Amino acid sequence: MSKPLIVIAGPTGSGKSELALRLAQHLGGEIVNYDSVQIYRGFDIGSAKPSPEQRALVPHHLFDIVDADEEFNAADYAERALEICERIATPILAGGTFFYLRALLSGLPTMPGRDEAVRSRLRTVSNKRGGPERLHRWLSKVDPVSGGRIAVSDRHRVERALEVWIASGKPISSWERDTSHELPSIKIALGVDRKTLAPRLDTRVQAMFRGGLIEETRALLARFPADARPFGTIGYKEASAVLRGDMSESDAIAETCRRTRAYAKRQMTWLRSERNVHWIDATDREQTFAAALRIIEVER
RNA sequence: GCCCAGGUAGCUCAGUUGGUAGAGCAGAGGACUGAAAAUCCUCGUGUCGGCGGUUCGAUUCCGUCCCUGGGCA
Repeated sequence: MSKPLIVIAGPTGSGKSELALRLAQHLGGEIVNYDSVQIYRGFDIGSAKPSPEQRALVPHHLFDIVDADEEFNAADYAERALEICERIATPILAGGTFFYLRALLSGLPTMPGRDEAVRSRLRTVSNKRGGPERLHRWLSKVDPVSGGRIAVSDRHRVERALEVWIASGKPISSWERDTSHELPSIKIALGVDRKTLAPRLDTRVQAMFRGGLIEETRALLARFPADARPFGTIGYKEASAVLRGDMSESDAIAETCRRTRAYAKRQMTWLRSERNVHWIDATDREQTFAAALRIIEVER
């Protein structure tokens, strides 16, 4: 790919979507989503998905591409995003799932993918008493490197590492991504002080609940199994609890605010270690736009 | 005014048969190889409401005062 991908990053609620839209309009670009929840059809309010009006302004890709009960992961994302980015003239990546972004830019190792049969067997062991310890001991034996890296309680990673071992007979730690040809990109990150971001996030969460998040969740639960993945995400998990009668609405709002702030924090941690990131201040939208434009003009 | 129940970390609370105390949440930092808005790791000294008393030693027992709930008047 010759042209650089324009990447808009930053914590949730920092104004990424708006900036990406303005840049797309100004540069004749197209938006490519890298948010793992906006991928899902119908999960609109809780994922702060761009509105139909906004989406009519410039082409938007990788929104509403799967249903809640379909399997979709970082590898699927990378494959589809790569195809789109190669095809269109000026891709502008907007989202917050930096793991997906990395999968696209750097690729994933060519190791075995997800295998539901293996996963369910591992899950059976994991759910037993002392199961997580047994799995971790097994992992440490076949793959000491991963055993040392992955915590016993980190069940997703323990299961994934064993899955790769079972499928290939090779430790997951022996597979390496080919870092020699990372896709060229201009990474722009919106910096916001967490003290000013937190109240803004709270306001947004309240607006989501007032705007019908619970009703949206009710409609989705009527169509898909309650254990489908996106029902575990921030806001939808709490809305589901309200619908089950397990949580009051005010507790749900408080819990969603809490988890949103924690999410923003995790995103910042990730971004700090990301290389070649141009940080711009996100307090004033005009200045932010101008700064982003300047960086793009200099870089490409 | 009287009677109960409380006053312990920023918040909610646990606890100490008397040897100056610990969880969850919040907060801070970090990790991230097909669940990633997921999953996980690290970080806890605070006049234990004030003042007296008993004691070698009181946050713990006693007295008293203050504050907050609830009840009775």
